[in-house]
Amino acid sequence: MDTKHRIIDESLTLFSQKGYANVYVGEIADRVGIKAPSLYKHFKNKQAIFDAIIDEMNRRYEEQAGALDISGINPVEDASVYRNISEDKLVEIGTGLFLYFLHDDYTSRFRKILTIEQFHNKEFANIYSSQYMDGPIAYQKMLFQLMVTNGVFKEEDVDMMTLQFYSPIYMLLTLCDREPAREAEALELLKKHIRQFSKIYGGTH
Amino acid sequence: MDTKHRIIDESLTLFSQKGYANVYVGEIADRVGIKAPSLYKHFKNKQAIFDAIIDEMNRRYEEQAGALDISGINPVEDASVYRNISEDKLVEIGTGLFLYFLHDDYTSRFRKILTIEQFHNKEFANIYSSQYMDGPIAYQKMLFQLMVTNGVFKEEDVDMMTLQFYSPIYMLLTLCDREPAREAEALELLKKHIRQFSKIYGGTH
DNA sequence: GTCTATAAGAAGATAGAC
DNA sequence: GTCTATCTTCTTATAGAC
Repeated sequence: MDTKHRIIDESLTLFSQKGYANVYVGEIADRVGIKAPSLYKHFKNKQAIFDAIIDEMNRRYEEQAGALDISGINPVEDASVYRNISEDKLVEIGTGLFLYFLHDDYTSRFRKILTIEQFHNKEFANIYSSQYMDGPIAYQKMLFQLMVTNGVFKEEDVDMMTLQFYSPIYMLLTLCDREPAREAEALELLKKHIRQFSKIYGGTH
Repeated sequence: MDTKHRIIDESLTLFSQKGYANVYVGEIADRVGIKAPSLYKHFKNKQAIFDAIIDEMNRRYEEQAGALDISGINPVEDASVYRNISEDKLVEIGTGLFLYFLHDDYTSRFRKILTIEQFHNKEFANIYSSQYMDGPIAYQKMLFQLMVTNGVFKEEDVDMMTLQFYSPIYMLLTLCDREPAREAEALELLKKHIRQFSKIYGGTH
């Protein structure tokens, strides 16, 4: 990785831990192993580093089509997969989504920045909502709609199914961001939740 | 309200919007209507203002016994109330908890501070978890345990019932903190969620 | 592209008059 | 208790040598 990308990488880490204002350019330079003035050969100023992080985030987000295909399944193109989906498969999709969000190198650090900056930056608030609420919920809803249509799940209000399926994933994710030591506990709860969910909404075949 | 409390109040507002580091003592002074040096007659330094906010928060938290009796019901002392609890009553308790958390003057601003500072202050991380996850979940679990015992709810895993009941409340709360304009939407979802939950887990009487 | 030296300015805090 | 003036420190950013 070249110096420019090392600067972005270390800045991302520091911003995600302390927030933009609490990180000094000297600290970034230290981590990279250069002196602060050298940073200015790579970026116009501190804000430009931050902007580069956002650009990189947008690039990756588009690249992975909105982080929605984590399971490797596209519900629109491949609806048949869901016709005979098992409880185990649903657990796999749920934990997969959770662990991807939690551990993806770039995603997890950027989510913390979004969390920290959401109240004084409307752009970040919107990105947060779309990336961790509206987006995943729209995706899950599409998926559950198919499953209800195919008889995998009972005929229930799909919006509520979706909310009840996703909310625990979201809550446990924010828990692990805050207290990484509780990941095992969270994962256990998550699996139990999905099995319980499957039991509740599971169809008749 | 005397000047000292006005300083605390305006600081709380500013810290909750921008985070500690982004708020300058001059800005606090402006809001209060004095000059920055006058602040130092009331507080030793900026950190002391922050500490006073935390003290005040702790005082209020203990005063209301952990924000758990929002419904006005103590499940331990008054278990009989839950013997014939209606779906409407459950909606009332859920939305009451939600609206209290969301709108209580001090609570809501302090929660935003916890959100902003959680990743670089372990004390705040612990307060956040205990106040918005472990605490409410322990309370709800106690409540549901009673309701299962009394036959109001079916015999299901109480931990999962609790997780599935509370997670949407939590998620919608963080949504409204970020986007207050979506409160009506969130409240609608919340009510639908509780009725759906009641339908799923409701007992046989 | 990296360094040392340093400018420029912001922000926290103090001194002392009123 | 509040003010103006000022100090100090910290932080960003630039200048110019190598």
